Amino acid sequence: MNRTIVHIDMDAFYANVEIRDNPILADKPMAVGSESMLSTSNYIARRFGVRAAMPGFIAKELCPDLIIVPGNYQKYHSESSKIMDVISKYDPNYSARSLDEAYCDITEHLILRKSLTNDHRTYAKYFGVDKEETILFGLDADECVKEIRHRIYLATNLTASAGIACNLRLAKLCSDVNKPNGQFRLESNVDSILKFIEPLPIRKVNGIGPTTALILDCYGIKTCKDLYGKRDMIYLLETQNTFEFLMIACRGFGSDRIQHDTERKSLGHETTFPSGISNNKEEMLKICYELSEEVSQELIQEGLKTFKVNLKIKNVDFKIYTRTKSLKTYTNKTEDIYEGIKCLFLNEWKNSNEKLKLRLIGVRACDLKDEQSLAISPKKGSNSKKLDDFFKNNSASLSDNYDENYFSFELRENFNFYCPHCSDYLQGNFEFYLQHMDSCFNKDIAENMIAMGYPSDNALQKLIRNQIEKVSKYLNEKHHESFRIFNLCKETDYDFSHFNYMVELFPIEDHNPPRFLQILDFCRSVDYWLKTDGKNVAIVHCKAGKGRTGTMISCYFLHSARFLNALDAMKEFDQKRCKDRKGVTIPSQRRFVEYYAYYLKNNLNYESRRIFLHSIKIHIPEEDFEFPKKLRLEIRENSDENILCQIKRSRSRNENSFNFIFDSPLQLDSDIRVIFLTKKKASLLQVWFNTFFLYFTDLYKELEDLSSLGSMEYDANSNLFSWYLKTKDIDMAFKNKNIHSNLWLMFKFEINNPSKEKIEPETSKSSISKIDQSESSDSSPTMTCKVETKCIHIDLKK
DNA sequence: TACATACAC
DNA sequence: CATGGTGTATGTA
Repeated sequence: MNRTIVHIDMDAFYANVEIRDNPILADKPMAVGSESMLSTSNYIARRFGVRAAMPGFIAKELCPDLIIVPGNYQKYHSESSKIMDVISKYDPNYSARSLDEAYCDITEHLILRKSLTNDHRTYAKYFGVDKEETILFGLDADECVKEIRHRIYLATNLTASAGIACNLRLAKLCSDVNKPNGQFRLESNVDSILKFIEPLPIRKVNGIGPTTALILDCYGIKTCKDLYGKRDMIYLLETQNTFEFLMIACRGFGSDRIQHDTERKSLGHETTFPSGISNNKEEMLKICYELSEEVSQELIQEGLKTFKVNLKIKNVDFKIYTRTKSLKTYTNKTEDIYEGIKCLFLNEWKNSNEKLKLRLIGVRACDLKDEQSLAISPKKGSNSKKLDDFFKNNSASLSDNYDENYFSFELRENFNFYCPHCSDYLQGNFEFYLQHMDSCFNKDIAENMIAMGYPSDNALQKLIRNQIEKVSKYLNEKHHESFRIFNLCKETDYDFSHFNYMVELFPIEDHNPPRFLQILDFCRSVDYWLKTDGKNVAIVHCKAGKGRTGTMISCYFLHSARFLNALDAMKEFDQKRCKDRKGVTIPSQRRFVEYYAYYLKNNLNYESRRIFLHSIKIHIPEEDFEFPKKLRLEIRENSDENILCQIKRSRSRNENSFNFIFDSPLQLDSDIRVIFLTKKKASLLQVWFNTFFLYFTDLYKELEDLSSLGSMEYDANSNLFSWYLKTKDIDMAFKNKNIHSNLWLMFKFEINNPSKEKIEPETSKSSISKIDQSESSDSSPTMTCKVETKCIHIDLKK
């Protein structure tokens, strides 16, 4: 902290050069650039919101009087060298970061300065008027930097701002404080530095751009203080590298040694062209050639050769791709470069079915070697540069100011954050944060079981859902190799490699129950996984981690005998996962959990059982005037592709029911989906059931609870069963405020084949299945449902 | 290594 | 009408 680093930054450089040379512009909003892109604006234009990197035509919308002056880059270069010339007087080792920005270290100069006579610190007061009036600068850092800025003014008639601090990062931040034409010095002590940096918006920090700022904002981090306060979370969420950078940056650490520009690593040219030729192959190859030529010329000029070429293309929709190809030899010839580029381009052209529509092409030479070192050792090139770099890097150590105590994780402070998983706003210490992560990922939801939201691979979704890399990092760190993902989504697009391919699929459509066999497979697979090793953890997810996940986890609660009753299991899930929110709400999903509870309780053996559906009746309460007059019925079996029937019905004004009667009874087996659609093809009502469970009359007890099983009646005379469902038991209806709560559905069916003799309905007491003790341990990951599925019911508790 | 993304100016 | 060009660093497969 004992060096004096200065960051010099010219004020609105290009714009002010133009104003200087054409003073008419001085009091008008103006910018340098073109209709399509501006590089700088003056301070008047900035008041209208006109900024660098803004297209000129948009800037004109903000500020109709804006004057756009084309850039004169040669002039800027020559002005820049005058500026750098001044700076070099104070530090010959200064470093220019662009035409208008430079760092210098005046530590040595300040010592020397003490012995300078007044004469050496006296300069003409005004530009272009030789010493008529003079100005004397003092000995300290502030005076010295005023002198530098003044000498820049004398050399160019332009103003500069400056920042003075103990390292480069802080100096840069300081130069922004009193801009334009001002300077700011930050005291070199921890208190001042922290006081200065803590309230700064993170976006000000060099290296934090729009993307990082947006992500941090999602975590509730706006200032450097916030960032430091939430370092524990950042540590878990970001890579080591990013974490270290952010911590160093937000505490104001930085290198206090000015590094020389290292040799350049690549060299390229690119161009944006009119959309008219965007899909003309010959035109684009011509552009490739011209760019190759430019690159070649610059390589020759710089005395460099390249071994790799890189083609960059930007689609008309702004998507950018790059492709790289190694050449046969180190070269600087246009033809060699073009050969590689042409090959890359034609490949892309072919892959796109000749439908590429481009707005930009770029050619870049990577892996550069200078000709001299190639002459000495053609294969590898000289390694003396590597040694040079080695010494350079080690003399410019970043760790001079590094204080490890700053990054130790003692649980001393409280902090608050938005959980990246559930978006809840939380306050507490690090311990609390970890607890929350665990409970949010719901380690407690069951023994070794976590319910989570969909891990998103997609850039847009990432901001609201789980970010896949972060989930992956969390799981890998927290559970090493002992986790396995059980994915219940039918709509899956993420890359399983994030989770070492430990992903098992049970595809269930959103807002629908699983097929019954999927429940059996799921429970068996999870059980096997958890019992293989006590450390193992099962991660279950669908989209939001509620409906489908809740259904399956509730089933597993029953399977592992944690609960014996479906409602208790679902309630437990609701409480653990969703707190006051609702977990498994869809009636068909709840019904299938009930099925499974009954199945386990009675040691049933799942098998194919047919029913013969005679009719379905919808009763509409008289008060419900809005209910549609026309409906279409669709019945699907097992998978959605398999449509068993489609019937249309309408009712007259005074009829308060639809009666769908089948000419001959409809044979149904296993998982059945019944949907009623309106004229506009919108699904209005839906019910899922499993025929196997229509055989057990004692399952339907007309509970007043939320089981959604409905009630069952049997008429011995007709040998017909009537299954009644109320609004609350019907998917889509249960939370639809437009559907009256007194609506009901009645299914009339037979369980024996009408051509054969009668079969008495079963109850669990007459159940025939027994526990199959010989169940094999074969539970290899599979996404198919086995036809023969048996269930063993094993108590998880030791 | 190859590629994409982020960043600075 | 219409949104740049050049170069570096980093993360990930």
